[in-house]
Amino acid sequence: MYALIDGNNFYVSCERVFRPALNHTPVVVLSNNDGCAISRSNEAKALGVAMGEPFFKIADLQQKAGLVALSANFALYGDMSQRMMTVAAGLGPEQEIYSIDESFVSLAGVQGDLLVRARRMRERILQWTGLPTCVGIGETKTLAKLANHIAKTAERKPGVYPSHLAQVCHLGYLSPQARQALYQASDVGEIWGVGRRIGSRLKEAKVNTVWDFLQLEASIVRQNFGVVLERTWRELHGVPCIALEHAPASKQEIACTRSFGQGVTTLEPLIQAVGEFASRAGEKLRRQHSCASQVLVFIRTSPFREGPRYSQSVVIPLRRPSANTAHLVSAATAGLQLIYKPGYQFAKAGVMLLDLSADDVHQGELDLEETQDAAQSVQTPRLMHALDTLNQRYGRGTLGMASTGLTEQSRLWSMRQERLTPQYTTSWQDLPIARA
DNA sequence: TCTGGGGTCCTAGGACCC
DNA sequence: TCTGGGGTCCTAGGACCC
Repeated sequence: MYALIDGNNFYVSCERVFRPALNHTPVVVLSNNDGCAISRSNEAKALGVAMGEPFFKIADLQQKAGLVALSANFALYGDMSQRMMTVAAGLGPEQEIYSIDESFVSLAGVQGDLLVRARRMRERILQWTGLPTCVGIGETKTLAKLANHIAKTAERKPGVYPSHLAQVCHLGYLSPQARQALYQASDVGEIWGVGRRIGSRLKEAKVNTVWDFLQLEASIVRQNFGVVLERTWRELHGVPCIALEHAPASKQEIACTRSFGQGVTTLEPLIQAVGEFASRAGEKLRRQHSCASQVLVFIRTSPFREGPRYSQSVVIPLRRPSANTAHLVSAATAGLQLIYKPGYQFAKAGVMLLDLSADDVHQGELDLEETQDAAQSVQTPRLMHALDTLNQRYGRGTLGMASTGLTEQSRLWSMRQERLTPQYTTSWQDLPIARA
């Protein structure tokens, strides 16, 4: 048995902890660059704001409907997330942190009434962190996900599901008849693993609900939709196929990409941007104690704008695996020079580190051609460590490699505060804390 | 004017080999 | 009408997740 604990409208809820005046108000939190809405309060959803909707399309709702728009503050959300996860972990012996606002907890061997325990844990999270959550419980992770959807929907849209399932829904406590009714009331697109594409293909085949999907033959699902969806089908039938993953595996690739506030036409600001992205990707790389063997850099024009289109990427192999910012930056900028073409309005760029390996594998692997750099290389890990520590302590961009050129151009991709609803532009650190 | 930023896994098809 | 038959490795692209 698994539980899925999920924060409601997570980023918005985090903001509301520090600004209780925003309760019962339509609120959205915007992505980097204030580009689009990535978290919406129930009131904002009721206004018709879609997930990922561009801000310029909903900006008028600030005047018309009192919508409040906030720039994302990921440092705050990460901190709130940790507190929520710590409390949630108490529900069972093992926890998998699945995303910033969701965790699975294994309930194997847990004694007593699971529903009561889950309700109590939910209350505790609310009390200790101020964050509202919903809990779904089922025999597999996919069923726990579905149960969580039911718990959330029963609370937000009364009438769709029985009201006693709101906030906490335990499928294992329901009769087969009650489960069938729930599955018949659930859209097939709500299944974890069924996205837009597969959802519409299923509907073409008259598979509209979770119940319809369960009636298919496993072999038909496999044949038409592949092994991944067949696994989902089995999970919905109560057969566990997806294990809990504690100790999250280290990343197989690391990316740092940003859209720019305005189009960029010249090479110089792109070099600075790409240098900065490579540095940040390097920090993530060192945090998980890995080295990269290849650096990918890409630039592209906006797919939404008129004008000539251009999108290109290149992979630069490193002479040997490295986690050294200097190596990463010079590979990224060299790659950029290869793919850059004048005459375009670039809207986005990024750096990805590929072919990662554990960094201890390469200790003492200096080859002859590099011996003149040996003294320097020995110093490198300490230098990189100092770099990371300083940047962590004093903020991004405190210290960087000379070639990256700091500060000036970071305006290109930094958040644009002027877009926010004006009375809400104060930093959260300056606000009184409503709940400790 | 203004459209996020990460990730994972699977599959099809091409290149190459014997 | 027929065009050998497999393997393996790599890459691009599609699909999904939050």
